[in-house]
Order: sequence, then C-alpha cells, then structure tokens
Amino acid sequence: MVTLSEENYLKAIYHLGNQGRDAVSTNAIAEQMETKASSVTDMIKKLAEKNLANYVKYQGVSLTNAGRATAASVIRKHRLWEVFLVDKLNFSWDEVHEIAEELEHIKSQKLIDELDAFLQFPKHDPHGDPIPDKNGKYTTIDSKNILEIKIGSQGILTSVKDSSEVFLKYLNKNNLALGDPIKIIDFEPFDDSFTIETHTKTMNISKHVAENLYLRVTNE
Amino acid sequence: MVTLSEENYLKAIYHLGNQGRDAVSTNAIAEQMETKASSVTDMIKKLAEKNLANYVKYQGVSLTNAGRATAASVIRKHRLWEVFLVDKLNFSWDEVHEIAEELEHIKSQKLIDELDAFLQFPKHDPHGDPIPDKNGKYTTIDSKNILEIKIGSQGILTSVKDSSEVFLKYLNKNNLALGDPIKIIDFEPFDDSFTIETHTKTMNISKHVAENLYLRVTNE
DNA sequence: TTAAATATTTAGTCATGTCTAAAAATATAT
DNA sequence: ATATATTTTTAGACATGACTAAATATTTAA
Repeated sequence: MVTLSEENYLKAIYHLGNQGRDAVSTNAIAEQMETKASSVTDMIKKLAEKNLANYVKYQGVSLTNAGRATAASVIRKHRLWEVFLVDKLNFSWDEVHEIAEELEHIKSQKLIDELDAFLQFPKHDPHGDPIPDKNGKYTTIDSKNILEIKIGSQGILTSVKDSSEVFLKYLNKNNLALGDPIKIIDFEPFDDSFTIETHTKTMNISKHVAENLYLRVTNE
Repeated sequence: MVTLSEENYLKAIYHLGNQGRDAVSTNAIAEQMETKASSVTDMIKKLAEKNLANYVKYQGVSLTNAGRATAASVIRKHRLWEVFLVDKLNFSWDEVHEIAEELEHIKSQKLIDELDAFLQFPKHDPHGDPIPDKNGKYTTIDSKNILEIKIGSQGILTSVKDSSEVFLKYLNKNNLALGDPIKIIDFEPFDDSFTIETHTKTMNISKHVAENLYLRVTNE
C-alpha cells in the first residue's frame, strides 16, 4: 500500500529526474516539495524499503520500475482530472492544479478508466502536458522551449512548464492560450528578454516567461 | 481547518443522532466507525475544542451549528459524487459508496457547486437518500420502513438504509431497484419475516432486509 | 441501596510524517 | 592538498490519530 505522501514523493522524483531514471538529489526533492532535506531522507528510506526507489546514501535516489509505474499512474490521474474540471465543470486552466493535487490520490482503477472514456481519451491536459496511458506510456509532442528557438521562427504554443495560477493568469491577461501562433521577433542580450508577436500584439517577455513556453515550430 | 478524520466523525455523529442534534454515545460512534471507544473520546475532545461538537464527559456528544454544517457539506459531497459515478461513469449503485468515501473529502466549494450544476441539481443519490443543498437543508420524502407499514399496503421503493455492496447485490439478484412497486403480503411472527410481492415475483424477506427498505406508501 | 455489569475516560504506547540541531560525508576553492 | 562550504544523514522531538490496559462513572439488577 502506497500512502498519499509516498505518492507525492514519487511524483517529485519522477518529474525531477528524466521520469525517475536519473538519480535526484535530496535537496532538489526538498525544494520541489517545499519540505526539509531531513524529511526527504526519511521518506526515501521508506520508498527504498518498499522497492519503489533505488537509494544509495549520499548518492541521490532514482525510481524502480514499480516506483515509476506508480508515479506515472498518479500523473495520469492528475491530468485526467484537470481535463474533467476544464471540459466538464467550467474551470479555467489556472484553477485546476490545486484541486487535481487532491483528486489524483483517489484509489480506483475503474474510476480512472471510466473517467478516461468519459473524456474521450484525451492525450493532453489543459496545460499541454501529455497524459500517460494505462501503462505509463505517452507520446511527446516535438516542441521546444523559446530559448532554444531561432529568432524569426514561428510556432504554435503547445504547452507550459509552470502550471501555477500566477503564471497562467499572466498568460490570460496577455491573451495567450495553448494553440496560439507565436513568432519570435527579437532577443535582447542585455536582460535576456524576447520580443514575440502573438495573434493580438507584439510584446516583450522576460527570460523567466520564455523558458516556460513551449512551441511546436512551424516555420524556421 | 477540519481534518479528514474529523470530517468522518462529524458525519457519524450527524447520522447517529437526528442530524447531530441529539447526544450520541461514545460506544455508538465507536461501533459505527469501527474503532475503539478510547479513540472516540480523544477525537470528541478535539471536536469540542474546535467548537464543532458539544461534549459533556460521560454524557455523550452532539453537534454545534458549525459541526452540523460541516457534516451536511460532507454528506452533500458524498451523495453528489455518487450520482456522478452512476449517471456519468457507468457505475452501478453497489459500487459507489467506497469511492465516494474518498471523494467527499476533496476541498473546493466551486468544485461541488459546478458538479451539482453539471448533474442538473439532483435531489437524491442512487440509494434514494436526499442530497442536502448548500445550506445543509433537504426535503425528506414521506417514506416508511417496511416494519412500519400495514399488511396489504402497497408502495414504491424510494430508498435503502444500508448502502453496502453485499446488500445492494442482494437486491440486484432479486430484481429490486429504486422506483419499483412493492406490496406487503404477509408477516410471519415466528421469525419476523415478510412476504412481499415485487414486479417480478412473490418473495420472502428477513426482518434484517425489511428494515433496510423504505417505501412511499401508495395504497394503504 | 448496594453489588455487578456496562460505558467511558485516562494513561501510556505506537506508527506516520514532519521538524530542528548536530554530526558526517562530499564538493569546492585556494 | 587541505581548509571551507555545502549537502546529506542522524538523533531526538513533536503532532495526529490510533491502540491496550487500567481506572473511574454510570446504569442495571438483585
């Protein structure tokens, strides 16, 4: 039996280290989970004890196949619930993360299978992130961070890295949504900012914003 | 902040004592929650401390207005989720109780309001139990337990007291569902059993079954 | 109206998951 | 290469919610 807290740690390790395959440091987990390193060490030991994680003292932690499967299942649930909230219950994309953090821990295979069917087997959540299938597999869209894209290129906004309310509200305010076309006009080395052209205007975005936007490039 | 465990105790007290208005004994709560009396005493003190319950040592416990409101809210959520599972996700009425026990603790006012609207403001859950409105109010159907109904009367099955899987499967097996007409044919004093007529057959039911069936009498 | 039975509470313990402070290991810089 | 800084672990503590066993109230029965 995997506890709620264990599920959250598995998720963090999964996200931090290439789906849990790479070793992740204690501090990185502590920061991600907003907890203390000592608490992380305690929990890592429990996960290793249950064969959900590989742990060598002072060497970081990675996930076993079982741990990876559990993490993928929790992420699958999280993203399906997000789709439900937006598509069926009129939530906007900036309101769903917190609630999905709770819903993702509900335990029932049938529930999640039926929900998946009810939503017509969505492939992506409202933030553009892929929804793992029952086996934890998912197809990634070939998309790139704005930092990696050549000036002058165009693309479609396919996903955002940060799903926090504050960031999504910033995008709302600037009329930016998934699926929108974006053109990279210029880069300013002084402050690492970009000028981009959206369907409504030309605007300047900070590096911090740029690294959270992923585009499928349509026109290099 | 009300914890998950506190919510479960509030629900138990609500159900046991006339919506929490009457004092309920420590042992009664312990039995309902399948826990020990000493654990109940501990929790009751916490509830009283938070002004959710009125507690006098050795005299049992009742709910304050705040406690009653919290309990009604949890019950509202439980029953709405049950409707969702049956109406939208193809669950049968005997499968939903356990999952709703988890879903009822998800905290979001907007979630439950939107769910209510999405389900078109249902008044009863799949077991015929009334769904409290946002203020905790609900209208009770004028229905009676089979034990209270005169021999020869007829009625419509409006709700069941026990929502356990084993009981509901028994009803399924005997082709009994909410809304079905039932006629009370006979009572057998030797074992307190009843003979009833359903839309498919004449059958004998034990006292234990009879006391879990509620009818709206149509024909005395 | 006492004695016995039952119900309830208290005291002390345990598991989970967290924390702080201190110790130990590893990494970095001179 | 060794001193310093950083990271990680350990040790000991705490809150929550549960338990057992013993003590105390209350109820019931003789």
